Amino acid sequence: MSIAKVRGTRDLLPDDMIAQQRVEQAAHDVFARFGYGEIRTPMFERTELFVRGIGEGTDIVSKEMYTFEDRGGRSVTLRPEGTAGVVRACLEQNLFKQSPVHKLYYVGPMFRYERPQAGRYREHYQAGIEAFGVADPLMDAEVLVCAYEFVGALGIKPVEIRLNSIGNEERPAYIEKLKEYIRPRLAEMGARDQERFEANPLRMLDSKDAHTRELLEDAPKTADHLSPESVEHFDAVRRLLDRANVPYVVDPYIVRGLDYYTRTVFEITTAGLGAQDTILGGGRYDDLVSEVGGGPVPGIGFAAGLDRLILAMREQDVAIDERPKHDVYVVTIGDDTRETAFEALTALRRAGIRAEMDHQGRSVRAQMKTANQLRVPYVVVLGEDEIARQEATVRDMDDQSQETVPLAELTSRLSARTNP
RNA sequence: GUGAGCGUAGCUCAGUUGGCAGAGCCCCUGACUGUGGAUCAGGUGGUCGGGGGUUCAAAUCCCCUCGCUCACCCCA
Repeated sequence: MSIAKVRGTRDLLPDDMIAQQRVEQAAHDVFARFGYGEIRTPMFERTELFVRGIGEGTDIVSKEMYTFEDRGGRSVTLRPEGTAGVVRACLEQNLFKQSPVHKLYYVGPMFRYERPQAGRYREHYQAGIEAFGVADPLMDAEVLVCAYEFVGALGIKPVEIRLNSIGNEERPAYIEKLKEYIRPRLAEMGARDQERFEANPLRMLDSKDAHTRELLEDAPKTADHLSPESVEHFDAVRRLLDRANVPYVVDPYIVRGLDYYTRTVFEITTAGLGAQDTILGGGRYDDLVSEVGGGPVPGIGFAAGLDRLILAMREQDVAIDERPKHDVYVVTIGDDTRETAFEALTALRRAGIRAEMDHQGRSVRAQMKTANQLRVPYVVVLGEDEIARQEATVRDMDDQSQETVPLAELTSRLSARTNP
């Protein structure tokens, strides 16, 4: 082994890219259908953007950022998530001055410095949408429906939307109530949850510690401590989801790990992925734009992990493109035939036919074997006999029939067959 | 950052108390002067993750190190 790839990164080979492209295509199709336009922002930004946008106290910022100093001494960070960069771009390009309403989506790699594990990599791919400028619950519902349709388009079936509201201005008061409830029980909890009590008590609600969960079963729920406005907002989102026929469950323990969320938060989980069963997550972030220096522009969005979507598709045996890579394989017999074959091959390709030939001068048998493995429907045989008569033999690999066609007509005859 | 498991051919893996480094798949050639899926024969391919130690002898035992995997934390 010479030089190995960096830990937590992967090479996606052509076979891997079939599934990858399928998911990316679904993202482009579904998001465009919902009225979103693609945006591409840099893969790294000034570190400050993420610190201010995501929140200093979050795990992402405090221990999971891939941060470097560039040659000019500036601290830059490989983007750990998509939203902060999109917000920065909107502000820098003055998009909100034209109109606060913008619907954008992105597909691309994200980076987090953490130990790799099934469905979790230091470089991973996400697709997500962001809707700015609309505080109305209609937009929450639209984003949720879009998420549901996206996952559905991939054929992932046991899907559960878990929905919650964590409020906004009323949240500090709620957190105080939660801490009051927890404080007398704190001694019984594990060291990890005790640490979280100070750092981020909300996150104790989705602790994986069974005993902690038991202790918190009767803890005050976010949903019971919302302002009347937040309650109405949440109710409206649910009514709209019902109208759209999108199933969901209200899960009071969904709190999300990023500081910028307000009111609506949600996750989509699926079965069979072990510890990494969250395939999509998102929420409303009405204060984020002002946090990073913009005006009071509300927003809501989600991000889905492509790697986990693909894991889920594989786990559930979703069929992923059985189409052969080639339409025609050109077999040559004799060294003197290869240049003529190359000419024919080029003509086929120019006519839009996905054609291939052997490049190594292998035996006829080996060439036929390759054609068979490639599952090409047609083989064109060019031997000395054919070329002497200015003809080609076209073999149908399914029924083993062969016919002779004039070389000049080869392309048109095969076009008719391969593009019906 | 913490814990556990695992590193042998391109891939999946055997390798017994330390004693010639193997199989299957893949690939190439042939049996079949110009025709695939089956069968058979032959062939290519290895710093046994790396370094050090013990030993006449190490893939095997000991130490160190690197990497991978899974889990914890957290998250997509």
